[in-house]
Amino acid sequence: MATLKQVAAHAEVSVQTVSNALNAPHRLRPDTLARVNRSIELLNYRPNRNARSLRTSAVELIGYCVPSWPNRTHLVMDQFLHALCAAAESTGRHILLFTAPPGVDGMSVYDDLHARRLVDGFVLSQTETRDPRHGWLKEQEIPFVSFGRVWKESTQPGPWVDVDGAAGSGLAVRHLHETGRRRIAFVGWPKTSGLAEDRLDGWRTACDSLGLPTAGLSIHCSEDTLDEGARATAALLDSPEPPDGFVALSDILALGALREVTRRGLTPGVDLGITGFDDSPMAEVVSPGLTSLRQPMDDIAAELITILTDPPAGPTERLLLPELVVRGSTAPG
Amino acid sequence: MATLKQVAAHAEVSVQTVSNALNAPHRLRPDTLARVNRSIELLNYRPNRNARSLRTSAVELIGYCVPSWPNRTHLVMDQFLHALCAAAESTGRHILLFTAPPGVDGMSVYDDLHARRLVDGFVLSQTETRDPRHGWLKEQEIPFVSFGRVWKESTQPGPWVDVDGAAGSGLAVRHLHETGRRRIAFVGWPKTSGLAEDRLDGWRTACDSLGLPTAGLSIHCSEDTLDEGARATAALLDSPEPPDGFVALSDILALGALREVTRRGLTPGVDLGITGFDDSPMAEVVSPGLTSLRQPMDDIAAELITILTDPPAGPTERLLLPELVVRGSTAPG
DNA sequence: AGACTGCATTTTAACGTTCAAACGTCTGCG
DNA sequence: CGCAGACGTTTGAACGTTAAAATGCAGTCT
Repeated sequence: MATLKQVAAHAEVSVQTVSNALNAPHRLRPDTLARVNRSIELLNYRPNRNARSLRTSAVELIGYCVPSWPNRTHLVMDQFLHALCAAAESTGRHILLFTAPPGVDGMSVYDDLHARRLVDGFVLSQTETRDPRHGWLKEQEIPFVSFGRVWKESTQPGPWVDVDGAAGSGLAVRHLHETGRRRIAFVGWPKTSGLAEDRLDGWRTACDSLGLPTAGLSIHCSEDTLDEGARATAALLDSPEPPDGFVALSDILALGALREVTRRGLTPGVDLGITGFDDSPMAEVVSPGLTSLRQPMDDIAAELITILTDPPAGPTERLLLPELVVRGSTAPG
Repeated sequence: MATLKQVAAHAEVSVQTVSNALNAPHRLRPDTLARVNRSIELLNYRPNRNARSLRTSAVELIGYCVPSWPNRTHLVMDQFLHALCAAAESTGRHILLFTAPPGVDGMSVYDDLHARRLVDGFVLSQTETRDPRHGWLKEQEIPFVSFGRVWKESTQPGPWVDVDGAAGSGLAVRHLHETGRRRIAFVGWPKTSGLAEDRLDGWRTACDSLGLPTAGLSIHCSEDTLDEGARATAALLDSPEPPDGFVALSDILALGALREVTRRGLTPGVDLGITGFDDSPMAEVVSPGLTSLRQPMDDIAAELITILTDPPAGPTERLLLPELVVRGSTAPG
């Protein structure tokens, strides 16, 4: 394994000159640069990252805690991680995974990773209401950025990137409206999570602005399962004025709705329209395909990495728009 | 940020003694050790990993390439990554993520990460038939271990851990048999992949040993979708002697089977039994729940890390048994 | 008493890199 | 001709750690 020293000897220059050839090539005379580069190539030299990090005290590694608790994000976690990796790599960085207990208990792990110089900073996800991590990291002056707002908190401690759930619901409502639906229901969770409330608000706002009814068209599911989605859908279909469009808060609930609708002999995409959220892998493999709101993972990841590694002067709160992926479940009726 | 030097000064010993207190405590007199430890605690000292790695030329980081191509493993990737992280951490190591083009094109990325000392070795997954990575890494003498056998290759280049798909099919068949099923079908893919062939063989072997029929009870799906699973199931149900048990090669195909069965007014778990593979998150949220073969992720991860970091003298090929997670889709009929 | 042994600790040097300062050479200008 | 400044390159030191060798000291054996 070649070192700077060996390259320097080969190119007949000093060690520092080789270092400059890599980190500040403009400082070298063109002919020297060419000669050094030839030697680098010839010896197949690769800078030792540990030595570099020791000297500069920057490891170019970003910590990400792999979630251990069942959660909606899991279904698209591979997409997220891939995007995050790619974004990090485009700046010469990499992602370091670790596990930590949720909440305050996990903070010692974050602290340790940073203190031992395994990472420069963190990308947080699985943000919870009143998440304690943000305040703690800010206090320790450890760089971080959060995927997901901290809901129910008056002051926003630290930068975040999130997807505009309200706008997503709006997209779904308008799409259903354009495909001829006139009574559009919302199948959600209780308002306990900011996420649920956000998406519910978006549905109501969009319906209002289109002059569509909302009364009696919103229903809560107690858990994120097909059964619950089906139960809620059944209840709505059994009402005196049943809806012909369903905006479900998750793909799972939407699949439940699809099942119930099909069970009743109705055809999704013909008799009524159904949309989900997050465009999980399931949306593609069911039939008819489920129209769903895709999170713009590449943009999210790029923003996260940018904010973390090269913080812009302006505001560091980014709300990105989801993208409606249209499939058979919302064919024009 | 405290350094060894500062701790040494505080404890009134040499720098090396503090280093020994951490890496070889048996070398210190108990009272010295206690004194040093007190100083470490007091100054909240954490060893700088970069300096350590520079000196020892071991980074305690393991590279894992996050798959970019749609694949069955994606649905359980979060489980896998969590287990892998936890296993790595139990040996003081961590997982570094990266992206690379598939096949030979990606090898330069592996090479680079290793040459620049960002990782000590690699865990491979998404192993493909005649995967070029194994041979290449072995040639470069870069440590690695593969999750998944290299199929269709006479010599096994390098250590691997895999799940015994044939045994899994066997478990499913025997379970269906115990719950009263007597004609058990296999819903699979074409024999192009080793994985598909393995699971198919297991089904056939188990049926044979139980004296169950197999003729006309195996069917291939062209892709991994609900529609294909449903189509295959329909074809089987329409045969003169329809099966009363279905071993599907994937959860997706099994869900398709569930759908078709339900559509015909039959009740899964009552009129017939259905099993899937991999115990993806979907298996739990459908109704009835899908009986599926869970991959023992914790064991897999532990084996991978052990083989990679502390290679046992004996054979380094581990075939682990999947676990049958029984749910409503195979209630006794 | 002298030599040897074993243990606890310190000293020296090195891992491979980059920063800051110093150096030598060339150029332009009064 | 002498000097300032710019440019390209080198020197010296440091980042924080650990391996290996050296040191000092107490106890044991002959």
